[in-house]
Amino acid sequence: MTSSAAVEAAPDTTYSITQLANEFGITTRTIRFYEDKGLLRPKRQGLTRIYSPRERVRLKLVLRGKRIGFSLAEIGEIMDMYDSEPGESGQLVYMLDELRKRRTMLQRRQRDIALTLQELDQIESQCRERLASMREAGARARSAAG
Amino acid sequence: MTSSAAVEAAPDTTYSITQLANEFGITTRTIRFYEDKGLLRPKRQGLTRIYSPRERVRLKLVLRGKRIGFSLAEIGEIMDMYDSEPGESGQLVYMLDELRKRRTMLQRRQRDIALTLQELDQIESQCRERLASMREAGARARSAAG
DNA sequence: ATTGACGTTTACGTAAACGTCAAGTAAGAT
DNA sequence: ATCTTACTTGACGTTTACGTAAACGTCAAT
Repeated sequence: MTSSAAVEAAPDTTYSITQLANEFGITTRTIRFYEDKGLLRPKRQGLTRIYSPRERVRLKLVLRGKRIGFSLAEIGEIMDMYDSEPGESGQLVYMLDELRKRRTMLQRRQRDIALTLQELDQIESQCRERLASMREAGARARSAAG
Repeated sequence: MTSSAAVEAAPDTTYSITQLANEFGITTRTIRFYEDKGLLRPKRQGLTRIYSPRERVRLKLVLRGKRIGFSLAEIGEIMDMYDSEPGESGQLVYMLDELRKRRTMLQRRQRDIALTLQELDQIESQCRERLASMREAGARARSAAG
């Protein structure tokens, strides 16, 4: 048991490209594409790509960002923020503003999703009503025939 | 004051394509594109498109669906569910299953967003720490010079 | 020695969601 | 009558995010 919340792999664990592809249900082509876009920087043994736990985490972040609806470019920017060097004060202020924007956007999406979930509930209850009344009608027909 | 929650326009209100485009911050091209994809069906006066409050609501739903990350095709399917005719029982059962899938997906996205918001908070507090320590250092320098 | 699994690069293909002209219509103002 | 403004229909262009195919290297097992 370590002090970290999630199960962390030993820092010297490595993964092949197909291992990661299988684990996350994507293709190796996709992983190479992300590297091309600067989202991943695996080490190499000769030509072969070697992925560390850190790269694996980055890949996970990319996939989560995608599900949320960020573009790969945006995901890159956010990850860059995370491990950027301190930099000058102006840069930090700019980052804070960017963060505020993202947060606002995400909060709006939370609302959007909540609304949509409500509507799905509505549609579902309508479905169930219809089904119930159809079954009721069927039962009446059977009992009349019996 | 009507009995409905949101402010509803009189049912005979109409909108032009540019009105809607301006209201929602999109282009007329986009609106026509959605029509092309079967998401909207405005009436016509000659060639000119006339949008009812109902079409406006559909457009709103499309844009919300997009923010959530649905494809236009998915959005179409969902809206079709909403105003589909009762249909046969098998169709209803299929719909219920589809609804379950969407719900699961949306709940996952809620979690994704929550996680991302937490991480943005982390990045932000790091930013603020750095800024604070930079200002402190600046203050020391000024007081030494004074 | 060959087969198969896994890896590589390069390059062209594609679907989605529009953007961007081009060329024309239709209605009202000057 | 023509000018402006808003609207129309094509049709081709663009970006994003990969898919797909070709052509090749590497290593273990048969």
